[in-house]
Order: sequence, then C-alpha cells, then structure tokens
Amino acid sequence: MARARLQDVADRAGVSLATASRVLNGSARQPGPELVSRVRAAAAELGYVVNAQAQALARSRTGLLGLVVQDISDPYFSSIAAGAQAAAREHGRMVLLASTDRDPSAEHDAVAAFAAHRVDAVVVVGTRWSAEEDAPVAAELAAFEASGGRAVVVGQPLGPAVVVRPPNAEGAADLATALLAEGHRRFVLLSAASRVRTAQERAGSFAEAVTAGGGEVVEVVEREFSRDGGYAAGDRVAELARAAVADGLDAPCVFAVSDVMAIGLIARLRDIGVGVPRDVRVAGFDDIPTLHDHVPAVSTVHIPLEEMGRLAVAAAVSEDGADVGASVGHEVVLRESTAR
Amino acid sequence: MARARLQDVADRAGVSLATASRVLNGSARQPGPELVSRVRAAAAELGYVVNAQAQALARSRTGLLGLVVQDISDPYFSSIAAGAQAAAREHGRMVLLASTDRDPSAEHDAVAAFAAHRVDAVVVVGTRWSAEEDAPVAAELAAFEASGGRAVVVGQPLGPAVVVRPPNAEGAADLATALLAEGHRRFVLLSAASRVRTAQERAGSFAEAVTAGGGEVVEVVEREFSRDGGYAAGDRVAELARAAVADGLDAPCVFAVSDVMAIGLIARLRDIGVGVPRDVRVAGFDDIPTLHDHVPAVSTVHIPLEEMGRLAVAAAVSEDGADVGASVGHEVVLRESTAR
DNA sequence: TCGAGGACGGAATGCGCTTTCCGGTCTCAC
DNA sequence: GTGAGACCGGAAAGCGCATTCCGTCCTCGA
Repeated sequence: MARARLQDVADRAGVSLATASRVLNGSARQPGPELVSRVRAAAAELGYVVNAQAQALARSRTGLLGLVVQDISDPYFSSIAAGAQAAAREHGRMVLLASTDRDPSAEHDAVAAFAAHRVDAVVVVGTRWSAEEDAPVAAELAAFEASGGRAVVVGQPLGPAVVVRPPNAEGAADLATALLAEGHRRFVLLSAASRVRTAQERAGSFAEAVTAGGGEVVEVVEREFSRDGGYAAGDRVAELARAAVADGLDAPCVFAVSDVMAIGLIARLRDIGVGVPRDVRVAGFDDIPTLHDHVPAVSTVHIPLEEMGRLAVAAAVSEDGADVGASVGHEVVLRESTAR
Repeated sequence: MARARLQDVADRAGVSLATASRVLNGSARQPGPELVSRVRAAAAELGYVVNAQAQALARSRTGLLGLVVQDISDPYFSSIAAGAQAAAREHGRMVLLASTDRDPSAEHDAVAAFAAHRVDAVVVVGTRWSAEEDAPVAAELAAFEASGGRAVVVGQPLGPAVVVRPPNAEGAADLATALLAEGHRRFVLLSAASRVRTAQERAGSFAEAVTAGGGEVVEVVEREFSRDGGYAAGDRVAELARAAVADGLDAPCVFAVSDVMAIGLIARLRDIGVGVPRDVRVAGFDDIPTLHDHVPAVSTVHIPLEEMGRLAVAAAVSEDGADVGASVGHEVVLRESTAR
C-alpha cells in the first residue's frame, strides 16, 4: 500500500495536477473555492502526505537545516541544540543532526553529508581547532556557500560562516575581575591544548585580566577539554594546594575553562580528600544546567546557551543574513566554590 | 555558481549519464576501469556532490532516520540520542531530529513531518501517555508503516512500532529488593501523574516489591516528571521526615521515579536544611551521566541509555526488524544517598 | 455592443538522479 | 567456424512535485 501521490488526489478530485498542487502546497495562486474544497476533501480521504523530497527537487529548496555539534550528550551542546531545534521548529524547518565526537575531520564529513542533502543552511557548533584542522571544513563551507547555502558557526570564525560568538574573552575577564575583587590573588588555569580555541580564548583573557588586576597565575595545567580532563588534573591541583599550605600561602583559585572540567576536577579532589573551597577554590565557565544542583555550588560565567542556538538558527534562516544580533550577553555568577 | 550535476560529470568524462551514475553512486554494476577513472576524475575536477534529494526520489529511499525525543537538553534523552546518532552514522544514515517539549501532540506533528520527508524509519523515544493522548501518533505510525516505513519506540508499546523496552519494572523491583535488604522499611514514592506511563511502571513495580518484601509505602507524592517536579516535592517530603522523627520512626526512603526528579528533590531538601541521607534517604532511576558527580552520590538503577539508542536504530535499519535483542540489562547501584 | 484585460484550469516541462531495457561486442565451448 | 551467453555502454522512462505557459471564459469599461 503505497502512499497516495498528488496525481491520485487530483484524479479523485477531478482536477489537474497543477490545481491540486496549488491548493495543497501554499502557492500564491489559489484556485476557486469549489475546487479548493474538492481537492482538500480528496486529499483527506486518501490520507495524502506531500513528498518533501519531490517538493525539494522541484523547488530546489529543502527546508532542511544541518546542525553539527561535537557531542550531543554534553549539556553544553544539548542546550544549544535545544534552542536551535526550537527555533527551527518555529521557522518551519527540520533539523538534520550530526554529532562528531569532537573529531575535526568528522565535522568535515558531516558538512559534506549535509551538502549532499542540500540543506538550506548549516550550523556548526563548538570550539574551532588549529588552522590546519579547520581547513577542510572551512573549504567545504565555502563551497557550500558558493552554491547558495548559508553557513553559521557558534564559536570562532570558520571560513565564510556567519559567527555567533560566545563571550569567551569578556566573560573570562569579568570573572577574573570579580575573583580579584573577592580577594583572590593566586590563580591556577585549568585549560586544554592550545589547538582548542575556546579554551585558549578563555584562559588567555583570564590570565591577562588577572595580571592587569595585580593577581598572579602560578601555573597552567593543560588537560583534555572534558570532564575526564578535569578529573585528570585533580592530582596536580592537589599538589599545588599542599604546596601553598606549606608555604603559608592562600589556597589557590583554579579557573577551569569549562564547567564540565571544573566538575571533573572537583570530583577528583573530593576523591582524594581535598576540600573545595576549603583547600582549593574552583570556578568554571558556561553555567550548564547541570551546575544548578552541584555541590559545592560552582562559580562560573553564565552564557545563554539556548539563546545562542536560537540566534544561530535565526541567522541561518534570515534572508539577508548578517543582521542578526550575533552577540550574546554573559553574567559572572559567584557561588560557594570560590568562597574564601 | 550552481552545483555540478551528474550530467555535467558525464559530459566532461565523455560518458553517458547512466555510466556516471553507476560509477559514483554504488551501483552493483561497475563499468570498465578506464571509464571508472575518467568519471572519478571528472567528478573530482567539478567538485561534484550528489544530490541526495534527487537520489531519494529516484530510489524511493531517503537514508533518513527520524528521531523524536521529548527534550534534547535532558540528559536522559541526549544520552539516548547520542547512541542513536552514533549508530545511525555507522549504518550510513542521517538523523532528522525533533524535540517535542514533552507534548504528546507535538509528537504527532513530528512523525507527520518525518513522514512527509519520507524517512525510512522513525524512532520515538520517551514515556507513553494515556491511550487517548497516544492515539494520534499511533495512527500516524500505523499509516507510516503501512506505506513501507519502520517504526521503533523506546519506552512502552505504541501502535505497530517495534519496542525497545527500558527495564522499568525489573529495575524498580530489584531496587526495592536491594533497599529492603539494606534494612529500609518505610518508603515514599515520588512519582508523576498516572498518564506518564514510565513513572507508573516504575512506581507500581517498586511498590509491589516493597509490599511483597515486608516494607511499607507510606505515601505517594505525584509531581511533574522533571527536575522541577522533584524540587516541588521537597517540602512534602520534609514534612514526612519530620513526622517520622516525631514518631520515633526510621527516616523515610524516597524512591524518585527518575534521577532528575531525585536531583531536584535533593536540591530542595538541601535548601531547607534537610539532610540526605541523614534525615531522608533518596534513590532515583536511570543513572544519567550527571549523577556521577552528584553530592551526595545517588542510589539508582543503571540503564544503558546509549545502548538503548543504538538498539533502537539497529531495529530501525534492520531488514527483517524484530530480531534485534530489544531488551536491555540494568543494574542496581546503591550509593551514599540511601546509606542508613 | 465590442474589445481589452484579468482570472482561472490544465498541459507540459523540468528538478537530478536511478534503473530497466536494448543493441552491440567479446569470449568460449563445441 | 559458429552460436550461445556474458558483459558493457547508452537511451529513455520514470520518481513526485512546482511552475511556466497557454487557451478559454468572464468581466467591465467605453
């Protein structure tokens, strides 16, 4: 039992294919009321469902939106995806999803697959990598735009894509300032490899503001940009805390460049009996939903993740493009984990 | 600058459209090596990208998989989605995503939209609702299957869909048994409205096992099936705890039918100074990733969420269908939150 | 009353690709 | 040497729909 085609509807209604099409699929030109109702009735009786593939081929627009994230199970990305999905629905677009497992080359594959499916636009979410690693996907996006698609990136610039920029530098600087104001002076940076641009932006800006404000970055620890990376940093951070005690210094304040790293770090510290904020102070970045119920409550920079997803989709579906307010706010949130 | 078409490739290679198609798009019949290389070269020079829409129309298979979840930003769903996405990638399928915001009627819309896009299969993830609320989407799925698609549901049966069933009853019963073995006797159920089938399955099975094991369910609290629902239950649970103290009874053990509810509950209890597990014991269900770093560590039933996503996709893409091992394991995990 | 212009339905073309035929060549067994 | 059969490339017929173009009829103004 195959799906009814538009031709079947037209036959049943005793009209031409063209008329049926005009009635059912939002044409500017509407046939007379009598025919309209006949066609609608026939469609209902046959349970007609338009074939979006055929429609896309004929119209050369698919109404599809490609969304590339680095890990859909990570709350950072799933929050952005939720916003993007909701916005897409409001704009009558469907979302094609790809999750790359943080592999830059998988990003390229995903964009290529989206291009094959002739998505109207593609949104790439997540940190950029080194120029070399970004090159293939940048080229792919350039080709995609050249053939009429629109590219949007949430993160750092990539090829010709419109950028929705998380306030990494501003947020990190404000966080540093706030922590300095609280009296912290000795900081540890928990960052990621230099190819992870988001980590670099946050760590760099934080360090700069710390120095400018009279504080000191006593060490930079680089680990994987993930919860487990934070966890892996725990032992080194504990050493630093012990050294501080031995030298009669204030407990160090760790700035983890993402909340998930901060959470991992705190987990390890707890495992080995290092108290937060007693022995070490910890701050993160993003204010992921998970954080709301974390103990201790973690100081961080709030970023409107869902809104960023919405903004990206708005830019992706807008006719002219660049006119979306592609900048978002942020807010430093000091909580228990950095209490002195 | 429009995309090159297959015809352009064929012209450039000096072969027919048919030959170019056979070379580039995985036909069983491969032309001679000379032509193959000519076609490949031409395609590379032109930057040819197949038009998946046209391919789908001609083949009447899209290679698309529709995934319906109730909230992509909820770790339960995003974990399942991650597994589904990974499996889809391995099977060479693309994922169309819809997030319904827990609205049954939005599920219907999503499935209808997927049907319009002629997805090869659709996977619906999440609790079923009342029969009345499920009816529209069930009918939609029936029509979808009748026209050659495959439907899979992760949760409870729905229309003709293949079911990947979370071990709700078994897990809840085992959890009850384990808690009884730990010496707990007085239980409170934190559940959701009866239309939420997952909550009912878990709560019902738990209560049964408790009674059978000589324990007692002293109260059933029904709230929204979410973190905020758990939070909202905090005050009532606190009252029950105080009453227990007043009566000289053991602190009650709350079984929250999902981890997110448990987390919300614990958050509220903390806010009002009720200790877990000191004054109230709390257990959840699912073992969402978030839980790993929660304080106190929460007792729960581990469910292989990613694997369920993978299984669902496996069922969706398999030729014959029902032969996937559509049942998954579970494991009771007792942690600090239920310590006596 | 007559002609111009507009509204309206339908035939036909094409979107880009797959796949079935079809005719021609080549190979091999007898 | 010859016929059967395998193999191979290409022509052409769709897949389901949007849309242009065309012919007809109706309306309205002069």
